[in-house]
Amino acid sequence: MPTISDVARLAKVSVATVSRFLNDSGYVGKKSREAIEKAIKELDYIPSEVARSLSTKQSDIIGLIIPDIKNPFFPELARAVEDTAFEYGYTVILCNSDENELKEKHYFQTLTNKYVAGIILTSIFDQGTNFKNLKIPIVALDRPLEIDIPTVTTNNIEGAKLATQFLIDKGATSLLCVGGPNAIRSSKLRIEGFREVIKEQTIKSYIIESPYDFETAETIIFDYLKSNPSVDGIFACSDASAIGALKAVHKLNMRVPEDIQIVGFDGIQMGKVVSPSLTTVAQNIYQLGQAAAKMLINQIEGKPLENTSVCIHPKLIERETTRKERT
Amino acid sequence: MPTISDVARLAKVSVATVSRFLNDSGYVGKKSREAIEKAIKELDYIPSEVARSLSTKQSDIIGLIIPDIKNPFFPELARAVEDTAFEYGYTVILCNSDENELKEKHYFQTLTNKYVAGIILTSIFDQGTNFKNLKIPIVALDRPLEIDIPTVTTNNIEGAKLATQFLIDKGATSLLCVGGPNAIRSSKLRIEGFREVIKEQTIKSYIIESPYDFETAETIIFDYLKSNPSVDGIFACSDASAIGALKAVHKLNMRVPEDIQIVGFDGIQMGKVVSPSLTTVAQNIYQLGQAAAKMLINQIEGKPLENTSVCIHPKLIERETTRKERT
DNA sequence: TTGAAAGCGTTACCAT
DNA sequence: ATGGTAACGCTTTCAA
Repeated sequence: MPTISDVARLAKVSVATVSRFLNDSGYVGKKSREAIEKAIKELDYIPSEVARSLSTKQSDIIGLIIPDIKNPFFPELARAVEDTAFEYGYTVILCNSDENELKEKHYFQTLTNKYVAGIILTSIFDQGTNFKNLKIPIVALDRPLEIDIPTVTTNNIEGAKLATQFLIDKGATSLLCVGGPNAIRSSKLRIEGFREVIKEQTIKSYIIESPYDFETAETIIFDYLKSNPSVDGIFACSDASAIGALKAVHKLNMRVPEDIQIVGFDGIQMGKVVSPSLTTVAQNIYQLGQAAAKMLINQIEGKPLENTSVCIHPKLIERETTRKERT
Repeated sequence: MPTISDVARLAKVSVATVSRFLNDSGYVGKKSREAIEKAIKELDYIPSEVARSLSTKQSDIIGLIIPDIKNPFFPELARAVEDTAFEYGYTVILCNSDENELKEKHYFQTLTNKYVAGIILTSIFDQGTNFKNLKIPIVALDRPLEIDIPTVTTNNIEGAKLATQFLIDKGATSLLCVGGPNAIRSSKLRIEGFREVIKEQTIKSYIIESPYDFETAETIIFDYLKSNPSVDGIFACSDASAIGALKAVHKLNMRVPEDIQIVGFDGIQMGKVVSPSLTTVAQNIYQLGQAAAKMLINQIEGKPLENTSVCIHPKLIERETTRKERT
């Protein structure tokens, strides 16, 4: 690996000049410029990011910590973040915390230690106290934290209300809400939305908890439905669990949407491909990722934040797991 | 951010001693040890990985470059890699190349510049000439390269043969093979396997190409099937396209497996959850990831490689998209 | 327009 | 057992 001094030597200039050339900072004469260009080409020189980081304490890398790479929502979100970060000249590095507090902390450490420019975090924690008083820009994505850092989320309560009301409008009379892991704030908010709609109604309702994982959700919902066959409407707090629900219902030989209707939450691509296709409360995934990336980059570049918090409206997409006509 | 000299000063020892303490290298007396421990706690000191890397040119970070984070196969694979890397004390950083040669190169650069310990690469390139003469350990995963670097793959030809033969055994007489993007070597091999079985038979067969993406695959297969309704068996070179195929077939009001049978490739979790559940050639995803991680770590740690190349047998999993009885 | 040299936070060698 | 210090590869200030 050639270093900057190799280049300097070959070009017969000083390292300072090469550095100036590299960073477009300060003067460098025409002759030097050419000599340096030639030397760089000849040596196949690439500046060491590590040395650079050590010197500047900066980098153009953004860390994105996601809680579960297997839940298709997060890959889609990651893509959105990546795409917009890329536009602005940043590179994003992904870390999968596996819904595990320790791992999350570990990755957070690792990233800050590597001088990433900033971190986008879809955290599993309520409080996020780990992220107090850090000198590095950070934004919370999708899952609101309770501390005061810039945040981009979907309006979870609104979305849950949309879903619940829709099921009721379509004639469901006995509702099951499948929440996510209890620790996740967005899941709590979705359940809260469900509750708010329910309490104004006189219909039966149940709430259970399940990880956002196809198979586990399927099992849990299967078991539940088996002993509570009267349920005729399911609001799942993620599309992943909704798809699990779909499978569970199939296995029980019930028909969707005739016997039981299902509404998911997230709006992942998969929901369109499943049969019957999934009615869901879609988050604007692209907009979420984009907003988070922009917000972080603004912080990194010292630009003022217009809003410290963005809350995006979800949208109900009617597909085939709910009935067409009112009842 | 406190530095090692802050610690040294507070503990009234030299930086050298602190460094020795930190790395468990060389002597450090009991008193010093205690003083250092105290100082570290007091200052909340965390060593800078960047400075460390600059000095040692090492790190305990493994870079994993995957081609498409939206294809569930790769998240599952990534998890396997992560889990085993973690066991050995390494942290993995993910980069999504988006099936894009430029991005892949870019990430490769970025990672090596950051002094990662090694790179696992599920590349889109045939030749992989970009990765010649590099001083950093590397292993190719899932997608064999044509250059000579350690590789972990599934036996793609064998798997394709398994699938094709199975369809024929189950009575399919007019087969469609849905290949992946042409540039991907594993896809070529799967198509080759398909061809090999077909040429010994006297049945009709077609081959088309589609990205490994649910929706695009669905569209392409839908269009194809519409103008070629005689097809009664599909071998899709990935589960993602198989699931797309399933949807396409549903839309055409054909029944699976009665009118048309489908076999996928990969063995993603999603295949179980879809209805009807997907018959597929399962790769042993966990074993793949584990083998790749171990191989890389062995290289990193200078241990001899037992084999420079691992090829894992796939296994046909019979589920509901193929018929139960022979015809 | 250019170069010398200090500094970034560690490690590792060499003395002591 | 401990400390001084060069070295890692780069940026940046200051002088020239």
